[in-house]
Amino acid sequence: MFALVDCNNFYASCERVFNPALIGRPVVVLSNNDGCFIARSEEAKALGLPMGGPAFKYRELLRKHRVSVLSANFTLYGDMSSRVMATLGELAPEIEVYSIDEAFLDISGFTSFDPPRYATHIGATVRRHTGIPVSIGIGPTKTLAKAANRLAKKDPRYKGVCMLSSPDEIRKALAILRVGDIWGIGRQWARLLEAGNIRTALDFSIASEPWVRKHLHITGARIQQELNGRSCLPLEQVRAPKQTICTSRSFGRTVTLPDEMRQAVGTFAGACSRKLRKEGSLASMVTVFICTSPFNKPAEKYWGTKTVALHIPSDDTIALVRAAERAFGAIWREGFGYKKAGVIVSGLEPAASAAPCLTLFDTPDHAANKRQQRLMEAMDSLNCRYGSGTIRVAAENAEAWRPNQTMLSPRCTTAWEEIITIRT
DNA sequence: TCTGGGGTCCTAGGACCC
DNA sequence: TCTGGGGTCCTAGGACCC
Repeated sequence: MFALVDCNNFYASCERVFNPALIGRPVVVLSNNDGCFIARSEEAKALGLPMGGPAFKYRELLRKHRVSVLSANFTLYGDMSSRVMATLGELAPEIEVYSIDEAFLDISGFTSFDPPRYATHIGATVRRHTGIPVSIGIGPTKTLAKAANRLAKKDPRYKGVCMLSSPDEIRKALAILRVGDIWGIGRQWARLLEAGNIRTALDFSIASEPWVRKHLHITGARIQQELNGRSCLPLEQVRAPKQTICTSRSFGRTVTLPDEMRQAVGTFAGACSRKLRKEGSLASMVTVFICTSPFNKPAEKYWGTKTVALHIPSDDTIALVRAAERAFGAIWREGFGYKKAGVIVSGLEPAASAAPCLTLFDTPDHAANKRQQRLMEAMDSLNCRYGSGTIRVAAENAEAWRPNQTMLSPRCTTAWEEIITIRT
């Protein structure tokens, strides 16, 4: 049996832990640049504020109902997430951290416990340790645990814990769920299935297997198997190393000057190199993209992208910034108003594989490489101790394009100097 | 006026090898 | 006029997740 523990309205709940005045009131958290809703309290959902809705279109509604509107504080949410996961790790031996606010637990071995009772205990413990409310779904496959979780969230009679185990319980639950509510069935596939008169999760579970295999491929076939109680998706306790790492941002204002764009690209390349070092990986390719707003008129739209290879796989800030600048030079076009840019590093390999990959014409300078590595270590430890951005390369500069964050809450769990700003 | 960021997997097709 | 069989690697595009 699997249990899926999912934090309720996670970002909104994090904000409430440190600002109790938000409890019982509508709260929304905005995406970077204060663009869209990415979390809503129950009260905000009840007002009809949709997930992903652009905030500016709902300004009047937000004002009228005195909704608390907050900029995303990912530092806070990331730290709260690790506290929730640490608590779960103490309560179940096998855990897969699936996302910032969700974890699967393998509870197959818990034969002497009553699963729903133990789940209630897990929920209460997480609440006591972190202040975050959770819902828990239990089922014989991950997909059914997800479905159970959805019911636990939607129907208050479950009191936050729902278990689907007998074939009869499963059938009744699947009859309630719409096909688009199934984990792994997105908008496109839901539309395709509904056109074929497959409307509920139950319809999908008994649909023709060859038809599902043909139109939804192996991915859809697995989902169908899982709904029928045959587990295809194992618990993944060890996260596989990342294959790509991306840093991108929308800008707080339109950027037109090449130097300002170059600084944005340099900053993102620097962020990617830090992520690489944290991951313990080296990149062999660097991709830069720059673009105008997708909502511009067609004549004012531009989307430029360029990938360059590195001579030697690297996690070095200076090497990556140089490569990114080279790519940027190839795609910059004068005369557009840019709204977003990003850097993607790929062709990743473990840094620990030691034997550095040499190119035919390079003479490796081991002493210089060693110095460079120590420079990065020194930068990382200074930024770790005195706060990120304490030391950076000159190409990293956020002055011109810095995203808007007009309603940012304090980083209560990670920055001493921000604790005092808590209001009640 | 204002619309997020970071990932994965799968398939199809093309270029290439012997 | 007719033109094999068995592979790999890479990329683009489309779907999905949070």
